[in-house]
Amino acid sequence: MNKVLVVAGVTGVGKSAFGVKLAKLFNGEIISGDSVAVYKELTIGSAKILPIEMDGITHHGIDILTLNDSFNVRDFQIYAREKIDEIIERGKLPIIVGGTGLYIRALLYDYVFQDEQENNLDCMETLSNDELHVELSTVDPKQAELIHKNNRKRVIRALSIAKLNVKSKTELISEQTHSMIYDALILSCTMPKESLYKRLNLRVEKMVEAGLLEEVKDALKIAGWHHPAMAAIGYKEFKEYFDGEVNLDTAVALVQRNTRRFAKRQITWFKHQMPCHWVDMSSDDEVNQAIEEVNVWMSR
RNA sequence: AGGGGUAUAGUUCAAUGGUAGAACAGCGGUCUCCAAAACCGUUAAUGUGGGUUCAACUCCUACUACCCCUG
Repeated sequence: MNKVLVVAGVTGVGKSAFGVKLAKLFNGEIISGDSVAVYKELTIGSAKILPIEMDGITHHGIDILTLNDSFNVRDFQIYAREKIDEIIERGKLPIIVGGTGLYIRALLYDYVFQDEQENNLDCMETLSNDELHVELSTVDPKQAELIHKNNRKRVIRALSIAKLNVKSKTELISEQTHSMIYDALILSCTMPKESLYKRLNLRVEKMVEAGLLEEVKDALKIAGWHHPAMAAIGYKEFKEYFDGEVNLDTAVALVQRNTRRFAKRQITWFKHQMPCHWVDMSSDDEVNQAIEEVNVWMSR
């Protein structure tokens, strides 16, 4: 199996810089595992790595499209697997750096996505949550049991898989091995909660100073609030501000709160969804220990 | 200083004298193509001391704190 190094974990603890460091030490190239950094126009709010910070290391998956396009897990899976092959071809180590848990999991495991027909399920818009859920329990009872009826998005998704495609979600999943298709070493970067939250709050203030509001305005001209990426933290919170419904301080506080919640969800994800080696980025010892682990894994 | 008002969860508000509830925040969790999305679960309170009553967040009283008015 091909070796893939993964630097995952919480936002704002220094994954990007750590990734560059590891790329230098182990002759690697980086593939971003981030659902927002793919967009050229979203830089400040996405805390995207800057060209200077890349320090000569090749990065993939950053600025690869504009807000005229959209991107999803399946696109990422295809893109990243292709890049992994290319990097290995060059005799280098692929390093995934990012915090979008689902993207990384779908890449490493044998998730299968079907070619889907057009999602012409507008009729679903008119049905209530209960009605949709009942409908799902007739076409895919297992998923109906797993998905809460209020989770309209997922209910509709499971419904459309079952109705528009050959296989239902349950069938698709049951055919998978649920094991990784790469020899992956997954480092999950974190930090004690108190210092993490302090860092995140500060980072948001710096984003605003760096011109986040201008970035949101410019992005809006291209995308509008309906674009999925505009629902990202650091963007969506300014809608009410621009509409004059809240003041700037409130909007900024909301970004900070949502960032903290996001960090918590990331920790939960990596704790339960993938076998990770946790690295406290505020501890030099742990960082060095992680590098040593990579060393051992590389020579295995 | 005098007069009036208020005091319930971290916050904003509920509760005929009869099981103290909600929203938001917080905390925990779910996750197979919008995932920085979407969703689920949950901790937590009657300012203090007396009194009336079978029973007090609720009525009486003193104190404390805050707000308003007068000087």
